[in-house]
Amino acid sequence: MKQTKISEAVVRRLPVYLQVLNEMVNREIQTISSQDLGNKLDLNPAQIRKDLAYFGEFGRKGVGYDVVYLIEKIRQILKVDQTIKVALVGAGNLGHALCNYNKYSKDNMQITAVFDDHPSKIGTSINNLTVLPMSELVATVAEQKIRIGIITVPAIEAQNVANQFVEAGVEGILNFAPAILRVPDEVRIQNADFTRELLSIAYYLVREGESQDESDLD
Amino acid sequence: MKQTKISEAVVRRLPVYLQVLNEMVNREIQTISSQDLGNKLDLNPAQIRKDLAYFGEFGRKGVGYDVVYLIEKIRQILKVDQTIKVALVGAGNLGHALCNYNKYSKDNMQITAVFDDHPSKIGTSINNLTVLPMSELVATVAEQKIRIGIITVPAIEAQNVANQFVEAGVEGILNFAPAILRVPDEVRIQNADFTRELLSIAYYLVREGESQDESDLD
DNA sequence: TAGATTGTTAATCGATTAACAATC
DNA sequence: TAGATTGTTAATCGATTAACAATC
Repeated sequence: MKQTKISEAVVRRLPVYLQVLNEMVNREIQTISSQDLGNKLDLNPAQIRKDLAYFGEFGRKGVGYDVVYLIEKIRQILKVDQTIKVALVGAGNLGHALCNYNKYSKDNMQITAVFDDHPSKIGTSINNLTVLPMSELVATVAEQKIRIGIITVPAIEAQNVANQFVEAGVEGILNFAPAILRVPDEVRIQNADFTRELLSIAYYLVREGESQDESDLD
Repeated sequence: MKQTKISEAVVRRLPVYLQVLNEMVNREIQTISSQDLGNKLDLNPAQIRKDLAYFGEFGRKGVGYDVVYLIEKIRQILKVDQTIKVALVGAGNLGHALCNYNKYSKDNMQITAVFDDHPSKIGTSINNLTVLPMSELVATVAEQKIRIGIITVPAIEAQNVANQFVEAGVEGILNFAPAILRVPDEVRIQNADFTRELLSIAYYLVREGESQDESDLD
């Protein structure tokens, strides 16, 4: 149990490794080196080796990493070797999209309950799940042992939903609303607000009338 | 034009500042200090001052930052003081969701064209936009001076769509598909794949049977 | 003036990369 | 054995934070 404190940067790379490795399996590639992985992802091979080495010795010197074995190990690290249940609040288009994505995903993360407080939504069905009113959130989370909450409601309602998730005892929240949410330190919050993403892409646009290649060497 | 190389970390914080500042405007707050901003966002005030100082002197000593003025400046930095046109490929639920979000957003980023190659989608209407076939992508991007592309198609089709966006000459791509895309260096690519986000949240879950508080002090 | 807060330099901290012995 | 590639230590690089003079 050498548990050095693992940085967030490392944790965010693990799912990316998993993605590439899953592609490898599909193409029936059995072994991959940090070099190959690095090429695919534009990452330094030493970084990849170091990332993995935080958690154990998964490779073989002179050979590389066994793809299937490494997938198994990364799944363990990310704790998705077990099924993780997820609740979603907000049965709009985005909520629908996530439920569908989820259906086809082979990770062990399952959206098992959907909530919405709009009368027009309650009782409708998404992907075999009946949309429940918010009043049932706390009980359902407890019953089903749901551990993560997803927020896909308008910004103005997001903090309120977050509060209810916290009350219900989820350990993490994935927030799609463009709002800054306050939750206790022990609850992990992650923002997936696409307006932020778009704005940061805009930064890299070239302003009209400016030359593209000013000392842009690296 | 002091153009030190600005790090990606800085760029990704700017939209967050903008979000808080917009909230301030709504609450008719006129001035904000780096201290206040830092409290709201759990960031070090020195970091915020430094981030802003890369781009100019926007504050007043002893006073703080004028909210409206700072918004204007950050918009300029992010190049959203002008309207930035965006194209979206993939008229599914996620595509719908993004178009709707967009409608209500007050940033100057506008989805002005939607594409999809499924016969059942072509010709339908999303948010006043008619869904066009992929064959019209290149011409439409040129005509409308579209600069950013959003990909909301299944993973397997994503690289193909990316290629077409690149051919059409977009400067940036926001990819929602769980796939690793290859594009030329001059095109900015940003991944917004929610499965990655979910997996990295899972890392922070507490494994059943493990105590939560093992040297978790900081 | 006294108090507050910026912009910026210097110090610290942490993450990435290079290098290489171990070994398959 | 020779070639390849890991795991890991040391070196480098870059980002965050502390501190403080300038000044509103």
